[in-house]
Amino acid sequence: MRMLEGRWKLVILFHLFGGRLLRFSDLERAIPDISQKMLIQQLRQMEADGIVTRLVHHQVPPKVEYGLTAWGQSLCPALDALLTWAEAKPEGTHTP
Amino acid sequence: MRMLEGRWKLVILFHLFGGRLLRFSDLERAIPDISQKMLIQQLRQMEADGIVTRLVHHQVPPKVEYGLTAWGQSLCPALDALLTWAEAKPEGTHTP
DNA sequence: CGGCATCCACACGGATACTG
DNA sequence: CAGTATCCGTGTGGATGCCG
Repeated sequence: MRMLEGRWKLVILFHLFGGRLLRFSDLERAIPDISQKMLIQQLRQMEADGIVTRLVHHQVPPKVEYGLTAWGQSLCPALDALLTWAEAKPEGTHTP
Repeated sequence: MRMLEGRWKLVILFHLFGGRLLRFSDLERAIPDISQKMLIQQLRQMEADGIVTRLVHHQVPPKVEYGLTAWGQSLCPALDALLTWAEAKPEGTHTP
């Protein structure tokens, strides 16, 4: 089944809100159903969009941390508005 | 090139905000790059989600009008929050 | 006018293997 | 660990044609 690509960006965002810095492997573990190909692709796109920062620590073993830019963090209120809307749904039929 | 399916729902929403009722052909003309298969599919999904209403006028020639439910209209503030966020983008590189 | 049915190309994304 | 490279099956969505 199709995974609707775009949804992952939201999942990643929610994991990164609050200024958390997560390593690549942290995100892999936090989002078990994502392939690492998909994960890196989404991260790269969000980085190109100026939403995500990529911090490379030059070590052995390698360590890369992902976080949100100020611009990315500022999405939080807007997404909360959507959450609020979603929770207000009248006759609660979730749509599977 | 892929059209990323989900984006159309937003486009349709924006055309329907303000309580406007639009005919199928109105929407087709308002969104030139959408195929009618895609258009009807998105409308049906939004109808199933309780966001869109479908008003059939039994006439010759046929006439069907689409509008938003109260629930759909209530999305407006949340999307405005997103718009506001998008307009506040720092160094204005639009991402084509 | 407002659809539904059919066909099919090809872009998407999963799995796997390899590298710095 | 944090990716890149390659292969390949699948489902999406555009195009076309027909109907009520």
